[in-house]
Amino acid sequence: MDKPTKDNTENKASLNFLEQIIENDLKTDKHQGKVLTRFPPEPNGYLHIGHAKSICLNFGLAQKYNGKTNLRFDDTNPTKESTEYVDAIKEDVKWLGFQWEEPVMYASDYFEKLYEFAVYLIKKGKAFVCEMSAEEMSKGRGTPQTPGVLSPWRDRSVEENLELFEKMRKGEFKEGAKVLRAKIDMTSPNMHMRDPVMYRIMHAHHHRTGDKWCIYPTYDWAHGQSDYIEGITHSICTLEFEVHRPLYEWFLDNLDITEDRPRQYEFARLNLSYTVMSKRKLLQLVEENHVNGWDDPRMPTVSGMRRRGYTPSAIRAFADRVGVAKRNNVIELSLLEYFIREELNKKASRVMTVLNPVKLIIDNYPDNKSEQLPVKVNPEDPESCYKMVAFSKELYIEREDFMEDPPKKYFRLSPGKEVRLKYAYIIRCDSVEKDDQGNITEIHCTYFPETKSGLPSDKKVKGTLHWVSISHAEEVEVRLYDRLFTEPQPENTEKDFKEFLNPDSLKVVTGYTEPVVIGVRPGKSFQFERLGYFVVDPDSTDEKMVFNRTVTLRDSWAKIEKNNQ
RNA sequence: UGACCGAUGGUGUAACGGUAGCACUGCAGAUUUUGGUUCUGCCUGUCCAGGUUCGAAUCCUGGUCGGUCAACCA
Repeated sequence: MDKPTKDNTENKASLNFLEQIIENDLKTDKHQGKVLTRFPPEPNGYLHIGHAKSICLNFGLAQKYNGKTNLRFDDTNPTKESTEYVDAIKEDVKWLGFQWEEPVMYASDYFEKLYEFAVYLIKKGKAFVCEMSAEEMSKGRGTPQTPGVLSPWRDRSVEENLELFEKMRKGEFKEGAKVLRAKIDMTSPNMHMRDPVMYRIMHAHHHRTGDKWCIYPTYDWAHGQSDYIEGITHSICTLEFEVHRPLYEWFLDNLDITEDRPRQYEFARLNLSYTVMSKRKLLQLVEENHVNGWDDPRMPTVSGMRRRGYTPSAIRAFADRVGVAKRNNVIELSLLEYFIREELNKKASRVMTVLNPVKLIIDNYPDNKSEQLPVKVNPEDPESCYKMVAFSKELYIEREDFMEDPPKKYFRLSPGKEVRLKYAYIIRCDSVEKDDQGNITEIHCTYFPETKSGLPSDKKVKGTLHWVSISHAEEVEVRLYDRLFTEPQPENTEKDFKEFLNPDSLKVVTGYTEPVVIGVRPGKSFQFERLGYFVVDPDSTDEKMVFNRTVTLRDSWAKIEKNNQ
């Protein structure tokens, strides 16, 4: 942790483009040394790993340059937003480990101010009330290649506009009857400059302002002005807003804001392989029950990843490594997995759990005997304490750890071969018993007492297996999660992304494990030895513990097997 | 077909006119009572064509490819 890395000693040389901008602004004293960023979610869905990148970026930049970050809900569309999402978003940001400037901000806090700003523009002749229908307006706007046409209402007098706008606010018009538009340039090659809508009439109940308003500002109108009101210095958003920037600037210009102007910067959003990132598609997965809710451990949502067993620090390290740039990217899932393995390898207690059991009987071990073997809770942790693991004559091992007719390089158990039972003894397989279908029901072995763990012994074996003592084992439910899609980029093919849903993304099995895990609180992570990292799920009850597989261990044997095929 | 943005190994990201580096992945080996971890080594890259320059990933021109933009969504 403390050892200086190249990055730390030479960080000057590896600033991302936003850090360069900020350092330059600091040098030129552009904002009097101030850095104020903001994270501006719309409360209409849950946060996902892409948002996490943005959160780490905005809060991280502020931390690095002694600044602050606002959490601002962009709540300008009452029909889509709710407090359920507000609460979930706050929880996720906090969980990720970030502290916003109190109080939490809302664009809806600025509705009155925004209204005044709009009046200012109307008075300047820079905005007008338009009565075209949505369709007419859409047609009239033209296309990126062809210019739009002027609204017939564009040249109303200032007085008339003022009066109409006030009546809009008072609720004298039906929804959709009128809008307030900025008067810019219908021939601009930038569609966003073709007299964009600033206010629309919506007779809708807002989750915070209730029924006070029936006109609501659009994103473009609300966002930049909210930035200005809060004193945001660097307004960081994703690439698709690049074409909005001229409009962002136009509003500030025409409001005659010359001091303390915020500036918008755009970066490339995060994409992750084997998943989808659009809110719409994630919502679809939830609504069509392809997953069990927003916090399903297969979802790339922050709440899903939390339930999956990902930790805030692993997500932060990931966001940091992924970098910030302006080019489109797809990050390999293996990078995310790398960071959670790295963290859990150091922190997770080890426990032996058998997920696909086959009975192993040690014929020369006394019938009623059992031993308590001392085992280090985490060999990677020098401070780690010891626990006791029960050993007896009848055990479970994994079916995959035994083969009657093994291929070369198979280090596990097979007839006549010897392996070590981890923390216990070396055993030799003598015979197997099968049922009518030829399935192995029992594996009979001999153990060598002099090879007990900790005793000096010359006997060497290639393989070490995990196991549980049947009479001491506890049954738990284990949910084996895998990637949600079978396709690296499910959104980038001609087919519907749902065709690539992985049918094996969840398998539920019964596991046999050590009693030490029973009663542990949800959210606690373990390494099931030789299998992977697992976390206690909130579905756990006194009767049955539930574990989610966060990620498997790296498995070089699986690779060898695969390559042999 | 218009405007804007972008292009460095398989993936992501540095190098700011002077030795193309880092991480992940992959491969090979060492260590190992987890086929884990750790350690060592290796493979693979500047979209193309011109130009400027002693010198170009970097600057200029043209092309190619990719992305974004035509909600009263954000």
